[in-house]
Amino acid sequence: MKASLDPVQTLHEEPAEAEVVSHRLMLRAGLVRKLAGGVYSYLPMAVRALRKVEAIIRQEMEAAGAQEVLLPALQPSDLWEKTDRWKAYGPELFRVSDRHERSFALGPTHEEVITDLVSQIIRSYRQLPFLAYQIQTKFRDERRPRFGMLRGREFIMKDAYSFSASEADAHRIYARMQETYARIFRRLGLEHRMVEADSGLIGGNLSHEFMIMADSGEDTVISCEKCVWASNIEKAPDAEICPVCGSPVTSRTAIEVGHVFYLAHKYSAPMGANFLDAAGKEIPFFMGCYGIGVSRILAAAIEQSHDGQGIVWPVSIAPYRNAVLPLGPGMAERPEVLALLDSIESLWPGETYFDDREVRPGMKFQDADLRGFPFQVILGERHVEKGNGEVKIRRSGERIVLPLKDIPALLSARVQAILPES
RNA sequence: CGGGGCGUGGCGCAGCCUGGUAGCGCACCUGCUUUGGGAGCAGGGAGUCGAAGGUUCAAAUCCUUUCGCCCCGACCA
Repeated sequence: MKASLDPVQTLHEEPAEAEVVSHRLMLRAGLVRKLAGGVYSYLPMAVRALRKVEAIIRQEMEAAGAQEVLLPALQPSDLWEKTDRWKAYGPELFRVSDRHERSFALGPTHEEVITDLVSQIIRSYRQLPFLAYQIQTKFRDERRPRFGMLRGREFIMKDAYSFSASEADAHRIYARMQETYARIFRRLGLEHRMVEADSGLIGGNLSHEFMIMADSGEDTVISCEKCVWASNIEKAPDAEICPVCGSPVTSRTAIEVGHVFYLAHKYSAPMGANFLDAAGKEIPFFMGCYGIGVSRILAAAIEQSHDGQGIVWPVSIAPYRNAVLPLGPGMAERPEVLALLDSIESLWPGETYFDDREVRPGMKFQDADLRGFPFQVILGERHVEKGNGEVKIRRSGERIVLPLKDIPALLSARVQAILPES
């Protein structure tokens, strides 16, 4: 991508409307713009980061045996009445009427829709288990949308639903989803923690949350200093020692980005979503559901990973892996610069933001830092004259001067060292 | 939903108290100079002052109503 073709500018001044750091940086870096309270447009850079998050989620969900579906956001109210959530969900549920005054919900979640759908398709235990997922925009009429992308009224979510013929199988899938989620967050390059959780309005009796550690998090995680036990403080309000091993516990704030629930018959029973088991008996599906806040991950990643200069993207979700910054007039057209650009392109197709603008070096540095590209290839007169270039590592600030021809190999080696297995 | 704050060019703000027809910085456009950490000079374009009603010779400014946005709290992916 050439910067000269990118109309989105960074903001030098702090937007007054933003308080939390992820919101400020997302606005300043030109990732999003607000349309209404809790409703944002995603600009091209943000979409690139979102697609990377989604790609990792899709790979891991498919690897776990899930199949992608796409369910309606517009959902007739009678479905919700079957599970009593038309009332129970309260004012958080966006409700709309069509021209015939038939009422609908804008889906905040899809248990009703998927249960209805699967009950039409699956009649026998022989068709089970079935694991479906989707990535889609969700709606919640938040009492108070806030913190920018961390709590919007419209957001992108990956939700998955499992249908099993037995509780044992449902628990196996639940465990598999826990592992899958751990892999996803590891690959995203984010420090995270799985914790015991309350199951809230979704229901069920077994539930874990996946938290991204961040100083600004709204949630508090209590975790054991010795063993792996951890819990949401809401679930363990008074824990001063670990209930598993008795060691002291510590608390840290975090942002919830994933939640898995075992639902059992909570939705299948009231909706009459049954199948025939091996004995020929009609019983409800054993269900589980598994959510990840995709758009929230972007904000949470920034909350966890930024500094005074701007965003510090993990390599796995950076909109572009690296920026090439030719400094000074004519540098962007020099043959050795273009040759280097080509060789980086062949290493990482489409992953370079080429700052060919005719602006002063300081602006290129500031913008590259603010936007958080993991690598900056800096090409200034005094180095290029000698056949050299400089690579700056955004996260550490490390700078390496080396021959231009060696730059792709250095980038490749650095990424190999950082990226979790894929 | 309770408490607080704010709506004035794209962004950040001043002007409002004490009415007289809108200004500054950034960004943008043109020209010249400049080029390793958000350049300088000169010229220029851009605002129904959130909306509606009222008071007045005159309203960004005073009064009423209303909409929106932000923050804190209670509740939540």
